[in-house]
Amino acid sequence: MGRSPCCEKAHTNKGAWTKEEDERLVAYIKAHGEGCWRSLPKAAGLLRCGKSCRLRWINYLRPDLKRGNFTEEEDELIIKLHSLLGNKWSLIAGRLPGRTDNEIKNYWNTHIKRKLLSRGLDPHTHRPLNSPTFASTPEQQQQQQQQQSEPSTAPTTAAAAAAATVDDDEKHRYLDLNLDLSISLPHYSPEESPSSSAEPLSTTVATTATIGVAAAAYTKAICLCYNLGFENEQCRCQNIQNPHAFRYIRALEEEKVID
DNA sequence: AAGTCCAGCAACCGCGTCGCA
DNA sequence: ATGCGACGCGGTTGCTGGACT
Repeated sequence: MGRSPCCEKAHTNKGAWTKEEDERLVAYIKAHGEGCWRSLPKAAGLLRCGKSCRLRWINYLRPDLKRGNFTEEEDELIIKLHSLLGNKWSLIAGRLPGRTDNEIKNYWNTHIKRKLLSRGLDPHTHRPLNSPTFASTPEQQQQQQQQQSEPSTAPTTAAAAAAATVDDDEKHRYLDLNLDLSISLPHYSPEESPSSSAEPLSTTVATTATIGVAAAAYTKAICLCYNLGFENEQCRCQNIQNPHAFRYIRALEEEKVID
């Protein structure tokens, strides 16, 4: 048993794309837009499976791709984001305009891993290779990785554990980042009861690793639509009264403020 | 010049998740 | 509530071209 194949493999091309195939795909998407990947190959006259078309478009043909070498700033941003998010390449790519998850993943595996090792840092944990808390067994490594990358549903406990593992250097290094992406119920510190907070109740989405860092300075939550630039269009997050509504904590755009 | 090695990157594969009937 | 199809993600594979012998 097993799932049915996404396409009829006997009649599909594999391997490198030809110029003609690229042109067909671009022309079709320009005319009809993205989506319906399963039916796209047939409609566009391509002997490819839908997944292959999607990958080709997203990773190579999209007009907004930056291409070219990564800058030093991008390097450092990727390292910071990876230390907070783990191997969530699509999330990392979301913070790097014009870069794809595949591109970043490859770049990480070929360049940045080596860069971190040359700095004496473990690429998985971002901690010094000779650190006493460095996980030496696969089980420990898995545990550490889970603590770093796993979205938490209980920030008060998981965040405390994660925060305890963040040393002072890291705290200072990543103060400018707040990418809290775990979904959880609202949490208030004893000094900050819901009634005293000016913020509407909202469920924040947060990386557990940053909670300890960001806890001192309460971060204003904004919606994902805002981050994507749709805040003035279909976004209704500003009107959400539901205490269980999901919102993303503002990240990176320090200079942008909405109220 | 020919053969081998290896880094880099594009593409594939399998699985998880989501939305819809 | 459930099953199924489609999509998206992350890990892996394999091709290509440059460096080296």
